Amino acid sequence: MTETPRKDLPGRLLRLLSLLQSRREWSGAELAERLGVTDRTLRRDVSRLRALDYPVEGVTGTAGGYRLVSGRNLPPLLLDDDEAIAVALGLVTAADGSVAGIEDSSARALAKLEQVLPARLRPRLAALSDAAVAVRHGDVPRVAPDVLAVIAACRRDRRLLSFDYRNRADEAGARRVEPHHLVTLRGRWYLIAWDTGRADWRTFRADRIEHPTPAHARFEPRELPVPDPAAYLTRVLAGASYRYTARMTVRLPAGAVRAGLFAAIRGEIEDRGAEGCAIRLSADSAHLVVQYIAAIAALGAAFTLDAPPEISDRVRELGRRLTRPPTSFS
Amino acid sequence: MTETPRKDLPGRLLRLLSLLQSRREWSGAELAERLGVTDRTLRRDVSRLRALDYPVEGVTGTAGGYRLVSGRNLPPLLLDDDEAIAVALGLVTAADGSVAGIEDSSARALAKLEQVLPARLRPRLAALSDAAVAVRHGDVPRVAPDVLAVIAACRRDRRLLSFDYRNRADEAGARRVEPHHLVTLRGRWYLIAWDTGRADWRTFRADRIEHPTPAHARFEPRELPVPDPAAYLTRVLAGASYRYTARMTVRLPAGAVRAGLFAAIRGEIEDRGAEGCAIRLSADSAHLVVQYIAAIAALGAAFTLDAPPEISDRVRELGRRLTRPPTSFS
DNA sequence: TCCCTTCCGGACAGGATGTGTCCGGAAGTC
DNA sequence: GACTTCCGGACACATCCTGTCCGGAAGGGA
Repeated sequence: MTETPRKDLPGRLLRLLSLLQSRREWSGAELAERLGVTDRTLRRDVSRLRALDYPVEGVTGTAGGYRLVSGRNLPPLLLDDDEAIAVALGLVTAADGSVAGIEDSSARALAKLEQVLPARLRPRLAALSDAAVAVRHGDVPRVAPDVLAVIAACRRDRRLLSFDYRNRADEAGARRVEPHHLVTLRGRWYLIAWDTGRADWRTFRADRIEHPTPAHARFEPRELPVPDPAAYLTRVLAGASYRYTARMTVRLPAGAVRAGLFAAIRGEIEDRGAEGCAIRLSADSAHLVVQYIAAIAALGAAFTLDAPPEISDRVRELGRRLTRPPTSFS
Repeated sequence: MTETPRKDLPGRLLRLLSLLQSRREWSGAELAERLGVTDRTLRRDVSRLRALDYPVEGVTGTAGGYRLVSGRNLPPLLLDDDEAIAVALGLVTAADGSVAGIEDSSARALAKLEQVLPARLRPRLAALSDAAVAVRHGDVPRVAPDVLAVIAACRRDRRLLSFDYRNRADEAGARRVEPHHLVTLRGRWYLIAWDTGRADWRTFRADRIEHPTPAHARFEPRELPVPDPAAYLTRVLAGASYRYTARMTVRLPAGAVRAGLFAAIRGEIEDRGAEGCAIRLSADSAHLVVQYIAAIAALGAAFTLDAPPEISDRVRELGRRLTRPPTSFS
């Protein structure tokens, strides 16, 4: 009697899943009987489901049994209209290429979430996810999703975080920081953290972080100088001092300068009332600073420039070339 | 080399179902690669699913592939690690201010979604959604979520769509279109549609669309000249002719120009081999075109310019001002 | 407190069955 | 007609699934 006619395991697991969904609570013996297997095999099947992350709860004792705890029969994911739209738009825009290889994951997540949505919302989500597409940033370096996940986990656990960082000069170095926030801006992810080595706040580009590893030591969260991490990041990026720095004053209100330029510049623009505004520009490459200056000057307003010779020489040189370009008028 | 390390079959079948659900059509090779098995095993898996009554359709030939025809009675599929990360990042970045008032909705959706996750992933999602923040685009106009939803619904139902549109010159007009795709690019949403009035393809900024209303009439979807809507949009935006247009040739490879500029310009950059590259610039404001030219010239390479007098006069004027700026050296 | 019921999981033996590597065939597209 | 795709048979091999033991832990009722 030691026949062990092997039944179809995958199908049985699916049947078990559907049984667990269909009723609140089952005893092991019942399930085993329905599936036509021994109780021992049933227990094995249950642990298989658990290994696949299905939350099957077992209660011992005389009133015991199995139940699927967060299946979908209790809460069928009660999103309202706006929330469903947010999910669809969020998962579509997440596939914009800023995080490496996330496109497939978000497509799969969208399809799965659609399943657990109340029937009324399902078509809306489907329509949006069919219709909407994100243009992938071609130029921004991608972040590995794991890097972001590790950083976030570290922050939650208040654990110090070690990683290798390639700075702007492409020099690698080991860092040890207290992660504070992850901020995304125009397709890039930044980590705002307290650098224990420098004893100061630093921002790191997430795509330049390698081998992030949680340390054992813990830390007590500090307060950022500016409470809002997003505001802090924009201020830091604007105010950062790079290799070359220049100052301009322009006879235009600060708002007009911001609105008139074809893209945001790396720099602080400060309103000075009737005089116009003062601008501080900084970049690692002299070419970039000159680009900023040229673009601002192209707005047409009167300006003054205060810059080191490497910059101002290039600006004058650029001026000469623009004055007499090999032009053919059309 | 006849190692046959046996993988986890039930889990693989669930993954296969989730893949089939997430995309319209898959080739056998793709699926096999994702699942980490040979094509033969994939075929076996497909027939296993078919034996379990899942309607997997196979199409032979060079345009062939597998598809799940009507996935209704699917088992409850759980999100895996990458999908949970995608959800968190997607909903965080959705709050970047491009869609009006979506911040609260995505936060609430995130909180509710956490409930249906496998317990193992719940902390990860919570950690990421706590840690991550999006900088809100201050400058881009916001779209009302309803506008996007109505457009998507229209597209799904193949209904004509009427709306009022304010064009670049701020002139309002009624349009009647066949919606084809919604594309997001750097915080803006665009509608690609066939304009029945103009009898041609048009792209519309979603934030300038008002009173979108589905018409009663239906339409048969057309094929976009470029199959990929995202590629089509970037091409249209780059190639669009605005009020002022200028042409430059620069003695630099196209890639060097793109990488050297501090931001993407509105224009087509075409590689010309040894000569460098040809650039076509276009904008509604002469100031903008001059900005582009100045920024490109600031790269330092030799260039020629071909532009209407309004532009070239301004360029020379800019050149003069840059040559003798009221500079004080530091 | 004891007893009973339930879930839990280790050990073991034997064989069914999932796997990769072959292969030829049919269907559809260029 | 050449090519690409899906389809499925045959085979060898080892993996792993199965039923049958078994002892243990947890909970409820007398």
